Amino acid sequence: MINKKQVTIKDIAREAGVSPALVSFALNNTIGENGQKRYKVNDETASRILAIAEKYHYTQNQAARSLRSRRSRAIGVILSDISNSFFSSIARQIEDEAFSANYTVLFGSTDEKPEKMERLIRTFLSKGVDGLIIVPCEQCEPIIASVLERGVPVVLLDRDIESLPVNRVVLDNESACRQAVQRLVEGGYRRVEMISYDMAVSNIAHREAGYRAEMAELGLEEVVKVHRVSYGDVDNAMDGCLSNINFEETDALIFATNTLSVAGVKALHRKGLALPRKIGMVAFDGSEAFDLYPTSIAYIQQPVGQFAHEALLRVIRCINHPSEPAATLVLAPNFVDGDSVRREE
Amino acid sequence: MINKKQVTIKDIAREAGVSPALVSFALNNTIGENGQKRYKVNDETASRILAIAEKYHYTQNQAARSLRSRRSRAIGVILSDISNSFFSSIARQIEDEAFSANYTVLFGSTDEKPEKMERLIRTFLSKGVDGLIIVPCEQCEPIIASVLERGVPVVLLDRDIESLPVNRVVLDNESACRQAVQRLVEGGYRRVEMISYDMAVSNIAHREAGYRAEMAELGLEEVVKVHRVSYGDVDNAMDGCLSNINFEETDALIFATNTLSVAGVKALHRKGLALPRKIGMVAFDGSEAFDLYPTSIAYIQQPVGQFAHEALLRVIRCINHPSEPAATLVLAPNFVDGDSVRREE
DNA sequence: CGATTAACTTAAAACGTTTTAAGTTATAAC
DNA sequence: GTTATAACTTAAAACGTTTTAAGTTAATCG
Repeated sequence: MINKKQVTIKDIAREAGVSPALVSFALNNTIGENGQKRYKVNDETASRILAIAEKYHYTQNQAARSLRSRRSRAIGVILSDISNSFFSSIARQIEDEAFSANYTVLFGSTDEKPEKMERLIRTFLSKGVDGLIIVPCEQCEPIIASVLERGVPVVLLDRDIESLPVNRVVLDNESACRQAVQRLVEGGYRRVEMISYDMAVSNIAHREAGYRAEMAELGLEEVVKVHRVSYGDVDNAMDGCLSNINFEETDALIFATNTLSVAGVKALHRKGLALPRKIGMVAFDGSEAFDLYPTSIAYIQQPVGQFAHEALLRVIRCINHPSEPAATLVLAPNFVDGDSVRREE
Repeated sequence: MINKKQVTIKDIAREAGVSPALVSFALNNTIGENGQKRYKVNDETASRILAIAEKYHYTQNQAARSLRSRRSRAIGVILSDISNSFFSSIARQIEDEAFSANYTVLFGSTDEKPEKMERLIRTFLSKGVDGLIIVPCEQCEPIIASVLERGVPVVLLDRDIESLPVNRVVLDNESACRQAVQRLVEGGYRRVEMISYDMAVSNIAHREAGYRAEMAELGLEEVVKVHRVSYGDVDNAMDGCLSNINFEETDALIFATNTLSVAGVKALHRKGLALPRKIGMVAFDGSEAFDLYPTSIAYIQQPVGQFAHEALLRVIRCINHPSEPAATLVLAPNFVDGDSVRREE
């Protein structure tokens, strides 16, 4: 910022006829944990100081503040892709809650690439973020491990890295997919297959596991099949994937993520496969795209608000109490019913 | 950040047997504008220093750096709502390009509220951002004026405030809506109305103006009608709005924003008004929601990538050359054709 | 060989805050 | 009227960098 001339604490001190320290005290006289004000400043002096600060539109110089106090009141949030609606909703809510808690947020998108993750973390750390909320991608375990070693507060979001002693907020992915299978089978489908990403991250793994487990439980292990498409051009990949499926046999699909779900419905549509008569399905996450589709689509709803809220809460707690042990929070999914799980005939 | 112990320039200097200043020189020895290195440092010494920095995973303390150099290498981006896909796409691209240009980005959402705008600007300035990209909301002219007064580089995005001498990147909204009217009329519709937000911002105003102008040009001024819904719960507002329209007469609608378009199609759907036989329409911006709709929907496509690219380019230019006069860039919209503008009969 | 210059290096101040430890009052208690 | 206590205030150091001006070499030139 190219300020004409910044108003500093010294200027205010001079005008008020007090020392810079006192100005700092007056300005930061918040209520501490003990319910007491942090400093003792004469009320009359304090309000005089505040008035002068107000008059000159004083704004704190955060650089100086964080240099001295070793706190930046900023947190870094590293997601896969902020233009994906699941993540942008989370981002939005983190932004709001962080703002209320007097933090600012730096966002970064990894595109599932560990190199990008590394660069982002490096940048954010050099900016001095007080903590990080991270959606891990493949092969980023060592990167995150080294962050933890430096003692930086970290909360993993959406995906887990089991080997690390770290805070996490994740969905109960297994139960989510178990339920999806149940509903489809109840609805009259039998040969249920899953379409998933070819990506070694925990949530994908657990979704697959849930699918397999429930299929086994229902005695359908012989028709278990997971198709994996690679991350990138989903629409194309989805067409390729579906063309490998024999829809005379396969009668229902579970999609493992929101992007896959939307791409899946589109591709099924292109193939002329009518839901739910020809094929049943369960999506992951809702989408505007479904609202206008003639068949209402059943989906697994993730508690986006809770994700954001809990992750932020935990990272702030971890900033303030670094010694507390890492904890895991598993959120419950909500199954939203729809006609796409009911074979009519 | 609660570092165990940060590695500083001094530590490196000690180990290399040189002064801290020399380490700083070696670390920042970029190529200046004259094509020369900024400092003269013995190559051999320089690489020794770099090696030591590497060895200890040295990361610059940005707080100290920006305190001293009065540059933060951060820019603030203030949007209406980052969870709106139009803005999240822009955000994503700004993020990427900023990262390559060695800047980090702070995002904030105003929800169209001037108070939030003010708080965000205040926070971002105290964080010392080098410049701001802003999507202005209603009544924020004085806020932005005061920012300009302080000499902070600003680029307005998507919406304009004509009275301010400021850089801007906007769409040619008038021509966009003129074209929408043309296409609908060519397609056989006549009583074209517009659904817009009840919001005093430039892009809305220009969209309405374009609609009116083209209707007049085509001799349809007597059926001109603009319906304005208030910002907030769009779905509800849209139902209310549509219920005031007599669809025996009105035969086509132009929606003034992406949220309105999606809500509009949903509401028309709920009312059982079939596109394009019963009613024609043009949307603003595409949406995933349209991809699965039986009728292909014509829409005005905004050059999202250009918006992001140009805004960032301009704010950086303005940071580096504060004295250059403010410039306006008007981007051309692209009309994406669809069946929703063709009355079949 | 002394002088000039170029190449390299450094000391030290500055950036604006926070925070500690040490004051200075004024008030209350004996 | 001490003295102890509380209430308030301040001086000064520290945070980690950048940058200016000054310093030291080493090389070149006449």
